[in-house]
Amino acid sequence: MRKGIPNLSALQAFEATARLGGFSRAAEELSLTHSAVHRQVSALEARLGVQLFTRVRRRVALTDAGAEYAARIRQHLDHIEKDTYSLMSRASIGRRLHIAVLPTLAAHWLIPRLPEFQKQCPDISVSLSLRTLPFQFNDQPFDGAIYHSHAIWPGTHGTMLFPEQELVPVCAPKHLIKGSSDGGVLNQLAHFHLVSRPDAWRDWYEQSGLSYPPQVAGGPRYEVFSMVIAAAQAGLGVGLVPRFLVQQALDVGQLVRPVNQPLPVSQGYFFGYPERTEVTAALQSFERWLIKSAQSVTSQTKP
Amino acid sequence: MRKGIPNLSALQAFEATARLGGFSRAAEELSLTHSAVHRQVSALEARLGVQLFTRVRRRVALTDAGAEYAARIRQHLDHIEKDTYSLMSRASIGRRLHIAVLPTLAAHWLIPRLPEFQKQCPDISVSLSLRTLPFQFNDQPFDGAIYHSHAIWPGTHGTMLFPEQELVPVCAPKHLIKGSSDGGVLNQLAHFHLVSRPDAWRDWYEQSGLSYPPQVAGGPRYEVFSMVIAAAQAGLGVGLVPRFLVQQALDVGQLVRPVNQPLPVSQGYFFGYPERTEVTAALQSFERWLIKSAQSVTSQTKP
DNA sequence: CATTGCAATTGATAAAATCGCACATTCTTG
DNA sequence: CAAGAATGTGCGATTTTATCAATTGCAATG
Repeated sequence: MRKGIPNLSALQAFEATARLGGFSRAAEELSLTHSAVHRQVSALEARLGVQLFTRVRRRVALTDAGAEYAARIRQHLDHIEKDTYSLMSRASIGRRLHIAVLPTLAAHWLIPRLPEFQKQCPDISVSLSLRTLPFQFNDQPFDGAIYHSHAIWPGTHGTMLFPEQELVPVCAPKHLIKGSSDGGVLNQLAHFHLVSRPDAWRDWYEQSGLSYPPQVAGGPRYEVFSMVIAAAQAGLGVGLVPRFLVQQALDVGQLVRPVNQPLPVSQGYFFGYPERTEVTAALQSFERWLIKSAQSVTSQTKP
Repeated sequence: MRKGIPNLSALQAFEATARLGGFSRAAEELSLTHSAVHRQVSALEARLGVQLFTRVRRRVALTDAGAEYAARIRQHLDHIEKDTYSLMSRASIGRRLHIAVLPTLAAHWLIPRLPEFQKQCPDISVSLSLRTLPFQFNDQPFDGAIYHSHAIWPGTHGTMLFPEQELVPVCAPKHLIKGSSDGGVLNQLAHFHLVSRPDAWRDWYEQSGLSYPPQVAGGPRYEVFSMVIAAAQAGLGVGLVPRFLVQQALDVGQLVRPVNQPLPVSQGYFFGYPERTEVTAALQSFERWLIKSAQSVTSQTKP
């Protein structure tokens, strides 16, 4: 299986050589002879079939590929070293979580709450990666993911955090004053689209029994709900966004719903992690906290 | 130096044994004899001084510590393997960045913009970790950090993204209507504090030439600006926050400044990375994009 | 209760890798 | 141009690692 991993001695020799810029200096650090280091690095290059150093005028200099490889390998070795020390010192180890999360959910919901989790579990450090689209856990180094779906991803364990419930049209209050009737307001406004849900407006018009105005499809397309919300608040048009994300802005009157009609959504937000993974204590703590935090959304209807 | 790392062969043997639940099966996968695997794992346990497996009834079962260690080591080995294959196949490798960032800056500024970077560099994946306080790059596995300071951190390369310029008191509009004069409004409101800047309000009062009311210090203390802003918008009191974070809310009238007096701040937001690091192409791209994005803040005064 | 099967352990031994030493080579530097 | 410093290389010594073979402990079976 894992025949792709080179020898540790070779990687250490390479990393030290890359960092210190020479076999001799690396040898000194590793308490070896330059001969040994040179052999390890040469063997590594031969094995990988990639030139890691350029030999010019009796000096070695990293190639581009070598520099990147050195940086990555250095990180991995650092991590292994750290985890190993943690293990030996009996401290519960790891305690690093890498979570994939939707951008706007991160900005509006997760990040403001995360300090609370940090206070509860100060020794667990959480990293976030933003993923708009579904992905395979196999390809990506995540411990878990918060995603939007109609069901739990296959091959993962997980739970639903809260349903999305509905999308509502929102715009700045100034439009409402100007507009005359309910339906009339919308036609005068630019419609914002989200690239990951291109059919939302069409579905809304269909579900409302209205005809779908052709110019709606030409509206601006944003990558994340954050931008849709910001654009709506700035008075640039109307967006169709999850109610729980803008409930507070609606309460305060900073956004208004030009039309009351919502678009019911059967999907929801889930937290999950791959089935094959050993479930670490850190992941368990995070999942528990997440579920508890999510309950406040469903019960209070605003985050 | 890095004497803490066990041999990769030993780690592979351990990982396979942990995953497959037996020396013999692991041996089969690794194309070795069960004897060899057993020796590697025993040597590893002896070296670490930690029991990784419980031997009961001539079977092996992971201990708790062993399970966590196996999970972490598995990830690291996977990464090494992946990076190694990427290198061999000449594909540009790694392209994973791990950035530490302040929570509110992440939520209000970075995350909404990050999709733009993803579009520009689709092969680079960015992870975020939230850090409220300064940290040492040595301790933490970050490629770079966005931090708040008055100067570049020692031992790092980096650039200032934009100055913070000033903190401004903000509250919900309703308080302004009710309040009589400028100074009077503040006294009736709860003052929100940020744990990372406990002296901000005191400095503001001093700088304004006003006496520091004792009850101010008793106001709620929040972990992140996001919560201060949310609390202010909800009409719970008055916060002292960076103007650029709330400029849009002020423009839209969702927040107001009960007193015009700002608190000038000489500090600013920086991006930096440790000096020792090889600067990967991915890190360079990210830094360039970050600086370019930051220019829009300084020029437009609103994010 | 003896037998059989499976898997962990252990000792002895062989193979392979790794290392250090000595030395050649090539470039830089004073 | 000579000294210094660094990269490469052959070879024997050493250390690590793997294999074979034998032993032990446990569970299932007849």
